[in-house]
Amino acid sequence: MKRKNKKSTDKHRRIIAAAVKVFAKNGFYNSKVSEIARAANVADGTIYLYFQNKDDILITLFEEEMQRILDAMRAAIAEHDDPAEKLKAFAKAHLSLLQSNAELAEIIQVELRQSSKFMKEYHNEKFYEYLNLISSIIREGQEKGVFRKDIEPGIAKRAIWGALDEMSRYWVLSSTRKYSIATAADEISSYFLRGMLAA
Amino acid sequence: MKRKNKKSTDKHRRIIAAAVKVFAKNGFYNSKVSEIARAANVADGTIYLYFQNKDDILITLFEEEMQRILDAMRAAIAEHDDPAEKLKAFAKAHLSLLQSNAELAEIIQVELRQSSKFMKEYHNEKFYEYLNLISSIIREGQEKGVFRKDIEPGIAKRAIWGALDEMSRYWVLSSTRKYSIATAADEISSYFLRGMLAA
DNA sequence: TTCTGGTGAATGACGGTTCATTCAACTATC
DNA sequence: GATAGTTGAATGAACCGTCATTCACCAGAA
Repeated sequence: MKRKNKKSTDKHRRIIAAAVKVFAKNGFYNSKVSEIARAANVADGTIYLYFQNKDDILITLFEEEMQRILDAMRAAIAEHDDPAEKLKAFAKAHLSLLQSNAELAEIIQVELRQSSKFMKEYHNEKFYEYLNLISSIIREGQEKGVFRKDIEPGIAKRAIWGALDEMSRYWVLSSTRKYSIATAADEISSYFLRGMLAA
Repeated sequence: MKRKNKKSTDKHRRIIAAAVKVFAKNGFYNSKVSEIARAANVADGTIYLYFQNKDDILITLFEEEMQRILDAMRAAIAEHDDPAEKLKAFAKAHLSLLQSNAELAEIIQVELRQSSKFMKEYHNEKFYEYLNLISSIIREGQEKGVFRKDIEPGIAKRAIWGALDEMSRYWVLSSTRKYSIATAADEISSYFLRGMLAA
């Protein structure tokens, strides 16, 4: 027996996909639910069969898409043993993942900030998991004696994330790309690695 | 004869100050013009004597406040000769400026992102000037032989800005501060400096 | 016939903006 | 100095367009 509610799942997916597009184009507050509906080929009301309200669309979108990114990232890291290599892989994967999900990247860039302010009740777990991927690489490196012990992982994770995030912002927003993804990833990871490697 | 029309200038200032508070608390889209008016002790309509519309309040706010930050930053850098010291000073000044202007920091954090998307016509000059302070320090360091020649200032400036920006975001949003401003500034500038110093 | 998922026009709240009106400060006239 | 006339900054109630959300209705499946 095939799942008959597959139809449902399909609409759910279509709505999310449409929302990614629309939110990326206009931002959350300038996006109309009716526009999402149109983009998803669905009636306005149908959206409310799958989501509680406009906010819920955004939150679900985060939840689901971040999970995908998170999985991909974990896989990319797992290919290496050396913490330094892991960090390089992280940088490269981060930038190329966001490059191939440019619309999602825009949303993360902009709305992630908002979400921590306006949706105070919504603690973006997935984002913290992502951030903590970095600090666990650093800790591992410290244990293995590869990274300096005096690095504060809690600070370094934010610095690294911030650097990468800013770089991808530049990518997303600017039309003229002076540097390739690979170049940028290498540069950035080399700053940090040289700064963190044990003497 | 005292300027009686000084009142006007005063209102402009009061409205901007109120807007900083209100936008920081609610974000741009969740802020009501009437709330700004109330906070500024001014009638709703008065705001439209000084600003074209709600957007204009935000843009003017950026323009004026960023100029202040920019001036302060230039002064902080000018105290040093050594590019490495300049970079440290930049990091420290950045974090402490934003710490003492927490509300402004929140707005920059969140709305700066938006502004580059929704106010496409508005090219945030001041922000680029700020960013370019970093790259000129780096170039100067390269010329003086202090920094590695193979550093790409265009990438490095974004990485450094991103790292600092993320750090200040953490400050602004989190209630529990595990690290002091000074610690964070030192850590971050040390990563980059070690990564950039000529061998 | 009943039940389900789907529809999209209708609704109503919300909030940015307007504008008719007020009034304090200033000027001209006596 | 007192009075009348003028100005324009300031006011805030009301207007009006814009959506998020609802719900009466529909079509197809069982």
